Amino acid sequence: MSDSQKFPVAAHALAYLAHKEAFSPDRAVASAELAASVPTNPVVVRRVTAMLGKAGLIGARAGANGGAWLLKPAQDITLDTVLRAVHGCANLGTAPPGVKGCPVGARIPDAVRAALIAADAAAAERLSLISVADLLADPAERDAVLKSA
Amino acid sequence: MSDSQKFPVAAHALAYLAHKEAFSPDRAVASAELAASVPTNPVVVRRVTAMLGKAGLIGARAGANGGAWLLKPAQDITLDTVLRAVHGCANLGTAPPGVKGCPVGARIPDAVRAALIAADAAAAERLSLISVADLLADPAERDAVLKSA
DNA sequence: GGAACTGTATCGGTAGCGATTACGTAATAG
DNA sequence: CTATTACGTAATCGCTACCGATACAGTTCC
Repeated sequence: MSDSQKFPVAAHALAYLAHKEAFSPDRAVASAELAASVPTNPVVVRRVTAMLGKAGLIGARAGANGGAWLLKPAQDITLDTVLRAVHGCANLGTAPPGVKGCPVGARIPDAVRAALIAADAAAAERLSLISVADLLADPAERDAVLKSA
Repeated sequence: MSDSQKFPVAAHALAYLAHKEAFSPDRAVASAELAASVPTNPVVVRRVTAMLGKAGLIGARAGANGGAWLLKPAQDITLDTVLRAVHGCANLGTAPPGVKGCPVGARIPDAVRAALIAADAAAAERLSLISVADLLADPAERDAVLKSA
């Protein structure tokens, strides 16, 4: 696992869809337009939107006038859902295997692993307080939401 | 930034030092011994312990019978301090630059960036509740500490 | 003086990611 | 019905970052 840009791209794409009020198939936004806004390559966007689609966050349709649209109101999509949709996690490293046989050398890795999981859970919990709609709010209002931890 | 193992190695090393009761220079533990416990290469350990030393968490001495020792009680070293000492962070990606000129395309990246920072802060805050001493406690007691979020 | 150990520089191997190209499928426009 | 648009996926390329290993200078103890 690693330093992936999937989560930032996903968050940006969802916010863009909300800004464009793409709430139904007839208002679908093409991957090329989303890619131009990030900016990145259309294929990178489609890789992400495909995962968001499997998570039930957005719909997508091929063909002319096709593209992606939101399946839920922007304020109902929290960022922890987005993070899980793209299989992201707070990456602080992986606990080492430790030395077999040594009692303490075997217990420390489990404890470190538990700490890493706790940190990841805390990050996800923090993201659950932020919605896609919050990403479009004015900076002042957005910071107010971000600080109400 | 990336998928570094520095933080897990640092946490393991500090826990090992606490277990060995290395609280003064005359009880210093060599990098080779720490490396055998992780397990990893002695140089990898020294790269990490050098950073921990600059952060004031441990002392180190070269020469025969040299090595590293703790400068503070294990229960006074919290894992967020360790994370910062090795320049780690919850790696959820980097906010995209966005498109210049478009007002919304320029504001979304700032909002995404703020969300990433908030998540990182939440992870660090969670780690601040865990000490190196907690890593050595029994699994039952350790989980009790981890759940008292 | 010799042995042990740290801190740092450097090199090779490896893994992961983004960007790009390409292709099959689907859906609309004319 | 055909051309066009657009998604989803696979394959490839170049890049970057990390770990592991070797080497070496400086430091400390016997």
